[in-house]
Amino acid sequence: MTNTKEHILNVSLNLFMQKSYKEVTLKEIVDKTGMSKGAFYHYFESKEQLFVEVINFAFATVIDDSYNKFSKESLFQFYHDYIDYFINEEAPKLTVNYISLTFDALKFVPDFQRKLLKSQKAQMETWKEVIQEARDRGEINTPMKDEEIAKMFIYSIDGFGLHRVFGQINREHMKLSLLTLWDSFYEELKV
Amino acid sequence: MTNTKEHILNVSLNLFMQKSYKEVTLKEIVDKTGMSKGAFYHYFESKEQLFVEVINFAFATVIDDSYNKFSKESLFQFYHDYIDYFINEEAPKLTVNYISLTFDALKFVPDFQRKLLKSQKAQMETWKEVIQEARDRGEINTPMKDEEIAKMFIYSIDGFGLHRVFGQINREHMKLSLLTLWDSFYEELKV
DNA sequence: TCCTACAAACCGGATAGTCGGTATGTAGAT
DNA sequence: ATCTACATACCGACTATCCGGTTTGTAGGA
Repeated sequence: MTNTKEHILNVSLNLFMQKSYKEVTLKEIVDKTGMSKGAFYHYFESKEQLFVEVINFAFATVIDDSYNKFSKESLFQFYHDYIDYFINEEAPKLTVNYISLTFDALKFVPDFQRKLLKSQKAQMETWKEVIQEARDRGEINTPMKDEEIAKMFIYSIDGFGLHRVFGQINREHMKLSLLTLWDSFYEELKV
Repeated sequence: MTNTKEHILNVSLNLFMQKSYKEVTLKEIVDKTGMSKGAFYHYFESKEQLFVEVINFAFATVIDDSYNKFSKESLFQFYHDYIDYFINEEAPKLTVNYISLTFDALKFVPDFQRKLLKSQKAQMETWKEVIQEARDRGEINTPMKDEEIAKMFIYSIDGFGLHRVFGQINREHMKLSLLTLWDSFYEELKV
């Protein structure tokens, strides 16, 4: 890929993360890249196509199964790894603008919803796997079904993220808060 | 307030719930209200001021403490009431567009964030109250602290709502899924 | 001498907002 | 009762600006 094209993609991503698709204008893109419209339309056929490429560019790594790399030694270790990952990688992106970007992607980018659902499914499977092993191993002992436990973890972190978007909480406080929550839920599961 | 002004507010709210602030045009508002631009600018000084008024108009009732009306007889009854309310009143609004509306409101409407945080705090207090009473009454018996239990309920339903936005799930399935989840969590708390 | 990589001028349509004007109502003086 | 003076409600043509997109031009490397 040309350097210039990647440059345009990077600048545009930044802009799309600050404003909605509609709010970002071609003029802004052109100005901030230091290029001309001619250059832009040399690399992209339309603003919409640019957006699709930006999204695929940006979500290429996000949507994959990074949580598959977490330790599966124990449920305890797994959710601790998850929190570290969430605080360091995911949380900084969790802003009003980033969620808006996701919504714009749902509107404009074909196949985006399918990819999102697929990644959600994969995430669920990973949790269920870890939970089942934890149960077999005797790490936890609870009447809750594997899927319900997985849902509590997944939904609660998503809800947590959403809440975090509204009030601004610093990173250390976030981590502690999340850790306390899941630790206490984990203790409950052990009983 | 004039009838006409209220009419404009209603029509605009509908439009802002379908599209973002930027996507809604004055022409649309004027056309759908059956009025002229002159009339519009007679009642509002700008599109932005209209938006602020629409938001205050719309969220005046939404942000209040409707969950205070749920039965506090038992935690069991409370969360069942909550689900009924959520499925019938909140869930239909939980769409990409409605969440986008909330984000636009955060951008444009002064004091909106404060109101939102206040309502979240009130919600948390209500849950904690119900949970504490349930514990005192012996309805539940768990090492989890009241606040952690409340957080699990609140975050999980918000996360649930967010997930629901992405994949389209029908109302009956939603209700069942949520009921199953919370019932199993509740059983866990009783142990 | 072409082709690539860009620049710059330009286009039609849409946008939010303005403005001069009108029709209707109404309070107070006569 | 009616006339005057003014307010309110509304209309729609108009404007300046900005939008995404197109066309034309050109410097420089192969």
